[in-house]
Amino acid sequence: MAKDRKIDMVILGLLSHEDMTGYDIKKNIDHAIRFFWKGSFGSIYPALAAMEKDELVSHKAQEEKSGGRERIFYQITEKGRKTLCDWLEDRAAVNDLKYETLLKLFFGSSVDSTISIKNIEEFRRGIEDDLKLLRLYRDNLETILNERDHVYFYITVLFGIETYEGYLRWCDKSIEILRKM
Amino acid sequence: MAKDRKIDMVILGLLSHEDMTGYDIKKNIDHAIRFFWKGSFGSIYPALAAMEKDELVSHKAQEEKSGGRERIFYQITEKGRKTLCDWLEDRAAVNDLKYETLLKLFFGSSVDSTISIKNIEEFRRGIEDDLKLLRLYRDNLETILNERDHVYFYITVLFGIETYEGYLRWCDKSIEILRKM
DNA sequence: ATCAGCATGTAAGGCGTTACATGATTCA
DNA sequence: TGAATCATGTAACGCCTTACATGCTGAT
Repeated sequence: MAKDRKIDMVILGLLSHEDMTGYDIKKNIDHAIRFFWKGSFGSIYPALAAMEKDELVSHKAQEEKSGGRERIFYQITEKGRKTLCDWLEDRAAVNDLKYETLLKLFFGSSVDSTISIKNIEEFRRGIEDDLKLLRLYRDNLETILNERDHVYFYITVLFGIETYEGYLRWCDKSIEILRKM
Repeated sequence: MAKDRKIDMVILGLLSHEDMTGYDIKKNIDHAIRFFWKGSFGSIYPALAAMEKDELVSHKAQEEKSGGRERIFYQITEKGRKTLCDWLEDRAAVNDLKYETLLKLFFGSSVDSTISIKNIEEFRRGIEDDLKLLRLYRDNLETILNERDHVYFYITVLFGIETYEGYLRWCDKSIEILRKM
């Protein structure tokens, strides 16, 4: 029955908080959601069109001449809210992880160990940058945690911090092991 | 130029250790690699055929009548080895993570917090099972670590243990936060 | 004048999953 | 006899990315 396109759920979830445009949706994904899900314009705009046909969202073309190009604000419908809740209540969840870094490491015996060390160091740099950002989010969120809505964002940030700190510990440990070879 | 199909690299990596069949490749992926990459028969067999045409692998149909159906053993070619090494030496690596669990949690404010708690508990159960397995792998590997080849497997197992332990800490912490709401 | 950012959308094509088709052997 | 496992492969289909097309506004 229901198609399994998760980008639909991302969109419905964001629209459940407030009306926004496809462009806003992309910005939101890139801001907080990117740590555990991704989405491009090429998937967002077609999804919005398909969901409008299915009456999960609707739009009223904004005609405020305040400048810039036309902005199409989408809003979630009752049917859309129902679809979102059904998905949230369904216990099944697929976590699909693809670490090319780990894949390269697994086959590292085909090349010199210095190559693998460099690959881990590259991975480490990206993690360090994101971790700084996540800690900033956490500190800000802790000042406004009384607002119920922020708790869910807060928890996902804690997830990022916990896993990223684990990544860093592993990077140091594994580089040390490879250096001793 | 080179297509970016990572399943090719998984296959080349496995064949760089020993000749094997498509079926064996699948078993290997499901055993150790599944923690950071996946692959189905529907991608493995076509990939083998395409790579044979590109002369990255070759096969000699086994005609031992020892029973069972025909088994086609593939072996990596010199060109295949070169392709594998080029990929390993290329510093770029894409880690694409899709946590549906986190996505549901992020939008948890649309439903009762007991739903989110149940979703986290479900996630926790899967992690616990895999963690037991990973610790078993680690203990076994530590007895044969002198063999160079095992170090790379060992390090990826340590990665799994480090991140999975982080997941468990986070599960407990976040359930506690949600219970207090 | 030009570039970056805002904003919407389409087209081509790659990648991968699921389900199906086929068939042998082993074990209860 | 029937189920499970071994074993290879195809077909349909879905999802997503990249690149492209278009055009406005504001800052340098």
